[in-house]
Amino acid sequence: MAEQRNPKEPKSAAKSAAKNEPRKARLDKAYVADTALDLLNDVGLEGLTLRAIAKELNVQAPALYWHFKNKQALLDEMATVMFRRMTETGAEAGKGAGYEPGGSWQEWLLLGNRQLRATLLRYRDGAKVFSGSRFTGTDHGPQMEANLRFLVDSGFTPDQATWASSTTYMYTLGFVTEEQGMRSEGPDAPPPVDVAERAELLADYPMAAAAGEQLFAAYDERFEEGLRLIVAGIEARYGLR
Amino acid sequence: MAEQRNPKEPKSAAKSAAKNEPRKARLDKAYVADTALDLLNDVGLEGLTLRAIAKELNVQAPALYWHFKNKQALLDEMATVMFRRMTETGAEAGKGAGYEPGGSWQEWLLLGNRQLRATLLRYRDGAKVFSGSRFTGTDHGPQMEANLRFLVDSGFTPDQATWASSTTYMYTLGFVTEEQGMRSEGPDAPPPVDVAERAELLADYPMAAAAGEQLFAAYDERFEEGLRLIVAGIEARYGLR
DNA sequence: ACCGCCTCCTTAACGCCGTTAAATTGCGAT
DNA sequence: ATCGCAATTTAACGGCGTTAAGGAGGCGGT
Repeated sequence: MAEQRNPKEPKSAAKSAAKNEPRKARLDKAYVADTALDLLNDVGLEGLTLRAIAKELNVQAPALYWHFKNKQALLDEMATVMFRRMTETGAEAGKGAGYEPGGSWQEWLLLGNRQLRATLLRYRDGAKVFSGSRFTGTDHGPQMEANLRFLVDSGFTPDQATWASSTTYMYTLGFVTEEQGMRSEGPDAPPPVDVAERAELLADYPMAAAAGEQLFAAYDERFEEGLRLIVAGIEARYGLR
Repeated sequence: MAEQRNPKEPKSAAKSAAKNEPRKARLDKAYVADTALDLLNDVGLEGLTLRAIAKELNVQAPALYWHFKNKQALLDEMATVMFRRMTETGAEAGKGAGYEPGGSWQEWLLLGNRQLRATLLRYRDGAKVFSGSRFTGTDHGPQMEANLRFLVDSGFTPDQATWASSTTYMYTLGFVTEEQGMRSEGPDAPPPVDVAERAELLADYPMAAAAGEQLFAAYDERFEEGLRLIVAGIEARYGLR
């Protein structure tokens, strides 16, 4: 796990503002980002205010400004933690769902992007947080290098490796952004699309109406199909198998 | 163009808050959304406040609540106008960059997604506005129906048509979102990525460093390549030519 | 000619947001 | 014991989306 930071009295109760725990543990970037990510799942991005985060930490809002120059910097750190967690869950457990360069480049791309999606889905509005941030450091360096390295070793030119990675990445990011936008939970958030009602509304456009089933349910299947399309395209266009 | 609304004294001076024009023309949804879209290009999504929009219309902010139940509804209307404009520019001028079902399904998909990207790029944060909104009406019905119809007529099954459209759509949306996030202008917005500086920072990861050129410049080329990859994948996987 | 109604906008205000400045705490080294 | 500085609190500011209440203006019925 990201950071241990406090041997006794771990953050534990992540949910429901820590009322009865007059925590006096000092803050640090990692701990704040971690708590904010937990809170994100409860309240969503639009409920993720500095005051709410601070309350979760038993602290006043301006205290956060000692550790981050502004809210965006905190969001960037959250994205970095997400990224680190993604690569970690890939490497852990020896093999698992993993990322060891055993398989083909096709499997590599499939696994990598499935894992990206799974990571983004672990957090409410995860894709928005992730894609709204920039990596300022070199945290993503190793992973990116390993990715490109593997593809080049499989026969890609460097440009082809970049294109292949970028295309799948953009697709996955776009897909999950839309997916989470449609599935947004919580009060005040718009209700999930009623497929039947939508079909009735679009009665004059029968194919569009019929597509609703695929578009507003069956997210897993549709994501998978799109990913396979792109991988098939890389095979075909770059002449690799 | 979208709506004429006021024969004499058109909105004309879209830029720079309408100081000398004590407009008394009544508002309506289309006019408000139109003005908001113009303003968007000046101030970006985060500067697009109801007060700013109202000022542009020589009106007080709460007046907007007569026409929209909340800000999101206004953003939805803006997205609808963007969408309408996209399909219009495709159809206008007889042929042009057009959308007439003359070519192959490959060209159809390429043209459609290039046009989507071009539309999103016409507005600052266009992709965010677009993908953050939902079409509640049936405005997108005709276009979507035409899309699916054309693909099915080209030999796709309905599911395949949906998958092909969805995949390219998600890719394009993800791509432009990222593109606009990186290129965001205006004061306070983060500076564009300095490719050289980034390469230096990632000196330990040579392939990642080298990819910078492709990733943070050459957007057109990279978008095009990704689109072609997906189209090639559709050909290969669905056995269509 | 008047009245009442409905449409559309204004004025005023509320609570919450991100952020800043200035005081205050409390720990570690001297 | 004291100082110094890192870390936090208190107080406040301007701006945000939004709501409530009221007022202006036109229009139809009588």
